[in-house]
Amino acid sequence: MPSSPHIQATPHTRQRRKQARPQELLDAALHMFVERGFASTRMEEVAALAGVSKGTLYLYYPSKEELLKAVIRERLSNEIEAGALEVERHVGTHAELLRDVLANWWLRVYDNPASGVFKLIIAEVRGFPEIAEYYFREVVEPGSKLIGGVLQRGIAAGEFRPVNVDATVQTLVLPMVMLCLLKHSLGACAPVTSLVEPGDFMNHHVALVLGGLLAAPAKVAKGKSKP
Amino acid sequence: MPSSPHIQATPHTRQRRKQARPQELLDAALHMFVERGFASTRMEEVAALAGVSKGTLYLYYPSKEELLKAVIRERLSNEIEAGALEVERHVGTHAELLRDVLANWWLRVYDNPASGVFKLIIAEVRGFPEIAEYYFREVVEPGSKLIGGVLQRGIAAGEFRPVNVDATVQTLVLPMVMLCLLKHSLGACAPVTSLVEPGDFMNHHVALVLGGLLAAPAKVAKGKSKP
Amino acid sequence: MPSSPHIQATPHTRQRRKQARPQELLDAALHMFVERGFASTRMEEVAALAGVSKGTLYLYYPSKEELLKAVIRERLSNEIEAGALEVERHVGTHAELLRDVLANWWLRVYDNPASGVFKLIIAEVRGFPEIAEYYFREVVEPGSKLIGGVLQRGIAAGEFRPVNVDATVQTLVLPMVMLCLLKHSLGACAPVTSLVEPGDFMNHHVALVLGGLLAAPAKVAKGKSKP
Amino acid sequence: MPSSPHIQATPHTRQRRKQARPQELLDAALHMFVERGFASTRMEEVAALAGVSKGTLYLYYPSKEELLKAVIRERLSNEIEAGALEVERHVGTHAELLRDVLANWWLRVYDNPASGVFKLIIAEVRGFPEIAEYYFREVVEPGSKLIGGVLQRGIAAGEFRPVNVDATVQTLVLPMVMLCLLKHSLGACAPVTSLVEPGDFMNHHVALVLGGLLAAPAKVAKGKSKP
DNA sequence: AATGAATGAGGGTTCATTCAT
DNA sequence: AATGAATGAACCCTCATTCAT
Repeated sequence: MPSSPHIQATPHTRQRRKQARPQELLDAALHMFVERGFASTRMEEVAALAGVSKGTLYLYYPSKEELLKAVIRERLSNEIEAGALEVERHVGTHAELLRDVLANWWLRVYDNPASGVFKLIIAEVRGFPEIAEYYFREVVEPGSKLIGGVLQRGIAAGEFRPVNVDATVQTLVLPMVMLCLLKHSLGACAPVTSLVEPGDFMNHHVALVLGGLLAAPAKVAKGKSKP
Repeated sequence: MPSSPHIQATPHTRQRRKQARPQELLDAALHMFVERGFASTRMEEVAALAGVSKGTLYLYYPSKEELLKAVIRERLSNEIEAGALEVERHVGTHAELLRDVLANWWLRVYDNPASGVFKLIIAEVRGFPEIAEYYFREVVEPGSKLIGGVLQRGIAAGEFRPVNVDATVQTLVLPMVMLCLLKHSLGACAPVTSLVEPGDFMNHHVALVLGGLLAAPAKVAKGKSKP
Repeated sequence: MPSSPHIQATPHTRQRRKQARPQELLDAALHMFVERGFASTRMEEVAALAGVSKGTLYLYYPSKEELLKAVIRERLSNEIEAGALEVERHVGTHAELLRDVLANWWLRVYDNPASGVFKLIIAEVRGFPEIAEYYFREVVEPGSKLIGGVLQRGIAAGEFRPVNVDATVQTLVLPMVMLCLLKHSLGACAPVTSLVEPGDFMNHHVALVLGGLLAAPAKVAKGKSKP
Repeated sequence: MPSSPHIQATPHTRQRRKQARPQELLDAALHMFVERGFASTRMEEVAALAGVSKGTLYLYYPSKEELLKAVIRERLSNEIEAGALEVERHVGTHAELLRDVLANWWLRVYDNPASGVFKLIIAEVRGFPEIAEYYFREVVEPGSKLIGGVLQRGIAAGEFRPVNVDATVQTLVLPMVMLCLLKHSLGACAPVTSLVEPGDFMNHHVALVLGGLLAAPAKVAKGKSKP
């Protein structure tokens, strides 16, 4: 940020570009890596998509590997930040909270280039164990704790049945991640007509699992009580 | 074929190898492609793992691409065959049938190189749309119909609630596929300690979803009076 | 271009090379292809002879085949251009014209890398039918028309006997082409001592054929009474 | 030749093949080498064309190079033998002798696989200087002497003008060799329509050169004597 | 800072040659 | 003698990376 008091909201083209470059390069790299895979993407393709020359790419990232790591880190750290804010500001039942947390994550991620990061990680992580470690520590564990915490408190409150928390987290979350993967693999090739529309699926999925999760009384509300 | 009772099960070295080669090569290729990715695997590595020279590989598969396709086709067609036999031979409630079908699939696939095929498909399919089409037509659709059929009949029998069948199939199946992916990506890097053990997860997962799936009466036994 | 009188004929190193490269590469390729044959020449050898690395070659020509085609096209189109200018600017008898056209062609071609193109074409054309077609359309036919035209006009003027024009063209031209071939094959191996020196041969060859070509009167001077 | 008195004109199949093999292999090799070039021909193609397996080829010729040399030597030695018989048995004028020698050579060679050997030599000889030396010593020199001798004697007899013998040999012979080359290169690709038919050409070619060669009186016979 | 020409190590593929059967 | 499976050296081509401009 320039020290001058005149906040230069949109600096002149050259300046603006220079500032925006890193992000544009990361965006281009994410797009190409997800579409063609890391090894099959040429640095020149990334550069071309970002509208710069091959050499320029190397001014910002010293190697292809570092570019990959930067791409993943940048997207994930954004996610982490956004996810952390979610839980506190909610009121209502734990079921509502769960629904909201998952739905918001979905809204934020699925129709967003960020969804591609999952494919990147699944596909490339074995070549970069440091990314595995980072991803696990910064995303999987905090995320599990977030969802798991809601479940735990719901159980304690008698709202949920006393399920295995970790397993339930996976039942809830893995299909969502899987849909992100499908979007960027099969979904990009075949007209995956027979699959449910992702938005619809989410609603049904959470409702279905909540059906198995809620303590019995919840069902009574639906007027299905017998005799 | 010799009519003598001494079945010459193992013809002499050269012959025996010739027969066994294709499978050995496919196994080696699957292993390497899953571990390192298609593009990053060198043909020489595949050959070395199979214990032959680079040239020999080309006696059996005319290119790296054809090797990939052969790997995927062979594993999938095996799966398809095995899967098709599953449903008929079961008796019991639809819930039991569902549990059995999923559990058997799991036993057959998870602790087996076949589980790697999912990673291959997710990671590489965009470069080979024909594989996408094949996978969709021969695996996704038949598989969905198999599980979906059980659900449908369970609903018709009043055993299951009238859920969205396709969405429920995904809630049931996607986490299983996702665990296969994780096994061959994150799971192969970090000691994924905080994740539930896959066998345990399966039991809990199916039970949980069945909980949301079964018509109310089943739950009545657990019925608690509402405060 | 600078208006200063100091014409910067040779821009600085990088630039200058960039401009000169294609020709240098074509020269090197012609040399190697003629010396070792197309299939036996390694791209690296061409590059080395041109003083660049293997990769650089591919910046200018996308494949070995395209390099071959470019080599042939470049040399031939130069020849064609030069040949077209030949006929108009001559005066004198048709015999003199014929002698001059052939002698000039010979001077231009024989002691020149261009002579190697004939060997390239004879040796490689079956693998590249498009080159055959190009060579025929752009070189053989126009060349035949050029020489044939002179003959035709000489015949019409009563200077030449009424010979078969096409056949005579071949009697005149084929030995010249053949000498080019020999220079780059046998001539490059054995000290072809017993062959006539090519310059001498040309003079004698044209004189000899003209001897058979000219209408009788020219010979009368030598006329000897029949016994 | 078997010492047994029963001349076994056509030994039984197996035997016959075994005896005929070397020639069949050489024929196949010549065909392929001429059509595709030495370097681009695969040993397996030669074997296939001869109807044997790759391994068998190596039972007869220890390497590809030796096969090439055998191909060339065999064809050339046949030619040499045939050519040597030509001159003695002729009577008539030297012009007639010349015409006959060239015409017979032409009949024996042009419509015969042997014509391909010239292409082989032009194309490949630089890689095999020994072949050059052999070809020069056994073919070029004897052949030149043969034709040159006829010319010399014709000159001595006053039938021919006192031309440069070596140069005239080339004017006579090179177009013939060149037509053999064209047959196997351009002629095999493009429909070489504008070229004279080779048989016609030969007649005209020899007549034309003889026209320049014969001492004047010969022309008188054609009734062109000027008053 | 930006460019893109140049490099050269690397990998897919071919094929002459070998050798067990 | 004949086969054809196996080998591995060789070669075309690609592309991450460097560096002069």
